[in-house]
Amino acid sequence: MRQSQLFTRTRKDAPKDEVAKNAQLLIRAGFIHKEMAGVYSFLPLGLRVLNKISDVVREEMNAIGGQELLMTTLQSKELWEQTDRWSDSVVDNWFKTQLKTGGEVGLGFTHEEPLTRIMHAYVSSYADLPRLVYQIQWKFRNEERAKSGIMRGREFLMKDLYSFATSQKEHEELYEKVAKSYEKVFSRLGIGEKTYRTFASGGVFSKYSHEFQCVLPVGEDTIYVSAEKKLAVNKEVKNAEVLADLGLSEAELKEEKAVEVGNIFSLGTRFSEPLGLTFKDKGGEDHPVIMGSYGLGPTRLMGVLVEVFADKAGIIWPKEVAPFHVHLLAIAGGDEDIQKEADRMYEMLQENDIAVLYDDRDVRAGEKFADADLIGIPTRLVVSEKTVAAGGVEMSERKNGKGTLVAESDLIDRLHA
RNA sequence: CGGGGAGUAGUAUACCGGUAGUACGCUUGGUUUGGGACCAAGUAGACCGAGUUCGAUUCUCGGCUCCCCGACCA
Repeated sequence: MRQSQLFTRTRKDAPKDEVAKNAQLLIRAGFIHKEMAGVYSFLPLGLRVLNKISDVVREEMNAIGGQELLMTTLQSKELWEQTDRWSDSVVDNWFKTQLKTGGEVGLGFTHEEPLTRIMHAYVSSYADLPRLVYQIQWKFRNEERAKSGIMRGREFLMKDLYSFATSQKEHEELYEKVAKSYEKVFSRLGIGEKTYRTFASGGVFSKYSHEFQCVLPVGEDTIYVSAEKKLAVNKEVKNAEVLADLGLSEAELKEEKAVEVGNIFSLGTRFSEPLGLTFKDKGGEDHPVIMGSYGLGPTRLMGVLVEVFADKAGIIWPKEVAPFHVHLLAIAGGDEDIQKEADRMYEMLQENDIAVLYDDRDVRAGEKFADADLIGIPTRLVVSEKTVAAGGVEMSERKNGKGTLVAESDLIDRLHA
């Protein structure tokens, strides 16, 4: 894409009402626009990143047999009353509104109930199980206090996957499978080493649930980490009994602040029972389905990636999620021949299926470099008087900034390396 | 929800009970051109309502919105 055509623009100052680094940089670079507290629009660059994150998640969910669907945002009151999760005294972060024809609806903050009802229509035998079903959808939570930019919004994108099994053993196999796939997601996003599978409170059907906590100074949660064992415990559940369960000693734990980037829950029959989701075993006897739920938020992940991968000059996107593969800068200084050479390079890259943001604007070099640093595309190519004279193009990484001259004949190979 | 703070141009800010100033941006012209250039001329602004006052962006009250700390976070 030609940057001269991009409707967004970078800015030097962040709005005064944003304090979180992720929101400041994403707004300055033109990735997001704040609509109200905790509610952000995703602009062209931001949407590209969000879609890339979702793609990584989708690939990993599909790889373990997840089947994608898309459920509704609007939720019916009667369904949620069946599981006793409609009342504001039970779930206090509902957004609710009225139908013109009378009656209330809610905006989904999670989707156990509607999916259980959908599965009810299709699951009737042990032969229909196990299943993994997921969606990537906007969630709404009426948080009393939104904060931390896009890391804790009132409207956010979430991948929520649900497992349906015939037995506890089968459930546990699925649970482990999903946990492993989450580790792959975080590793592909470049935060694998900082992200710990963390023991947290379980609820009625299991002693523990697991959170995936990414160590980050601005995190809301406090966890205790064992780096060697690659395990952590949430402060909420840390006590002598829990440490004994996990074979951890106080001495090997380090306190860290962290952000929850994913969580996985055993649900047992919490939803299948009240909603009547059962299967017949081989003997023709009915049993409630054993369920699990698994959440992971692309919008929050985007914020976390900015918090983790940024320097004074701006964002440094991991390759997997960068809005474009390369940022091509034409440093022409008004010289038409150099501009034409850069145009030609842009066409050549596109013909080779390289996603390229081409800074063809008529502005000075300094502004282009500063904007490129801020936007954070990992690989930069520069076409200038120098590079044209030397018969190549200057290539550098956003991470370290060192530029080297690359011959055009080697360029595509180098970019695919 | 408890406590604290703030609403002035697209953005960041200043001053003031009496014509709202600056910087960035944007427009036009000129000079410049490898790390956010320079000159000139333009463009654009007081959250809403009530009260006090001859006069309110400024003071008072109410509302709305935003931010921070805490609580909360299936």
